[in-house]
Amino acid sequence: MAVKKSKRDELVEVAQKLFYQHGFRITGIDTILEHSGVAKRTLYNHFKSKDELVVAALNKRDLEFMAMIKKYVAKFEKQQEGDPKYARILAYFDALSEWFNSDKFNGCMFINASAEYPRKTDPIHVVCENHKRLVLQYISELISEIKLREPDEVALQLSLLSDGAIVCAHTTNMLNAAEIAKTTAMLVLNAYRT
Amino acid sequence: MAVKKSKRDELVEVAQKLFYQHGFRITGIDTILEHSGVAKRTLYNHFKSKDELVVAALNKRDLEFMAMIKKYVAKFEKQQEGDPKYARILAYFDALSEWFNSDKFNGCMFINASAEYPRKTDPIHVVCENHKRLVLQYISELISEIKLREPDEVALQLSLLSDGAIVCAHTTNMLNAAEIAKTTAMLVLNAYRT
DNA sequence: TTAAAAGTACACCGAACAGTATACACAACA
DNA sequence: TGTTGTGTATACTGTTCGGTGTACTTTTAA
Repeated sequence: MAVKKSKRDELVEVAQKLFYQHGFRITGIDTILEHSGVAKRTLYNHFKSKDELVVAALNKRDLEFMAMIKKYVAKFEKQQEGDPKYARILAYFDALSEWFNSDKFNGCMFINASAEYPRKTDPIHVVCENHKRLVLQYISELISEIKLREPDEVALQLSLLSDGAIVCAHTTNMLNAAEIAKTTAMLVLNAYRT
Repeated sequence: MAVKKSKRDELVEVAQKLFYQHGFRITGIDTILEHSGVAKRTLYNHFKSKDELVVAALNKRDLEFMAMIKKYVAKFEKQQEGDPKYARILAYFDALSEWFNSDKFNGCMFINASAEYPRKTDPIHVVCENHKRLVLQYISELISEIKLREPDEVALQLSLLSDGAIVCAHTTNMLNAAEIAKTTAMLVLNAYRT
């Protein structure tokens, strides 16, 4: 039985999809209303401005993205060879690959948003910054069981690889970017092994 | 003595700066005209549409970016320690660092453009793809004197690191991203050494 | 000198933009 | 029953958007 969604949730869901697929500034309020079948007044009863809706969409995306990645990591973790301590972090790069090859892939929504809202103090830009921090934290967790010389430094390097792969896959359509990043990641992990 | 610029060049120069600093869709034709002091009719005598101006701005940026990077690489090449064969590629990451810390830094203009024009067939998106390919080729050159087991694979890994650093520096304002990437790069080069 | 090329000013177009006003419908709940 | 909260439709605001039409001026080069 389908859970009845509030109008607010419907708006955020539709907005998130359109923003991700086509961009933020190019997607008008009216387009979102058409796709969601909600009245304009209702939108502005829930959100003070388009920017607020953008923030809500990004926050929703943040939750869904983390859930997706964690699901894939759990799935690919079992398929890793070698030392089981490394299974989770290596599965992360397989998770990226799965994401890149999905038909809806259009880069990282937060990197895209940062490009369209470059002012560092802009609430939208701040949300993106926070998301990236969250991913870094997650990567830290994934390597926490491995005994490494400088775990924080390693996490940063892997996070950088992750972003590089995402951008590469998006702008140059190089869908094997995740595998390349995975290769580098193994190198890094090996180098910092105690 | 200053070289007299054509109106076309003036337009492209102003457009490039505004697009890079604020974004593409947010920057209107009228704003570009105000900043350049050129008549609207003149713009549309040189360009069929705003999109054509965007492409011209990106092509100019492509030239200037490569020139900037090459200049910095030449500068930092001399300051590298260790095997001189590695000097150029390591200088590349110092070049990135210099760029990140300049006051005009606002991420990679081509990554930003890809975000705003996501359609893979869009001429604007294609220009971005070509730029990334050019950078990859340049990285290949930088490592060409080093004897490596799989130079193409290494170039891809380093290019990925480069993009990761750029994005990281832009969205999370982590200005030492280039140093982190450099550390990883040294790891990669070491691993593929013959 | 003269004629073409390039640039200007300015009014204008229809469409889209974010956001508001108003009046009405429907549901829940007390 | 009455009230309150939520959503609806529709029209409208003022502004900006990309782009055009036209008539005039300036520059350039044969």
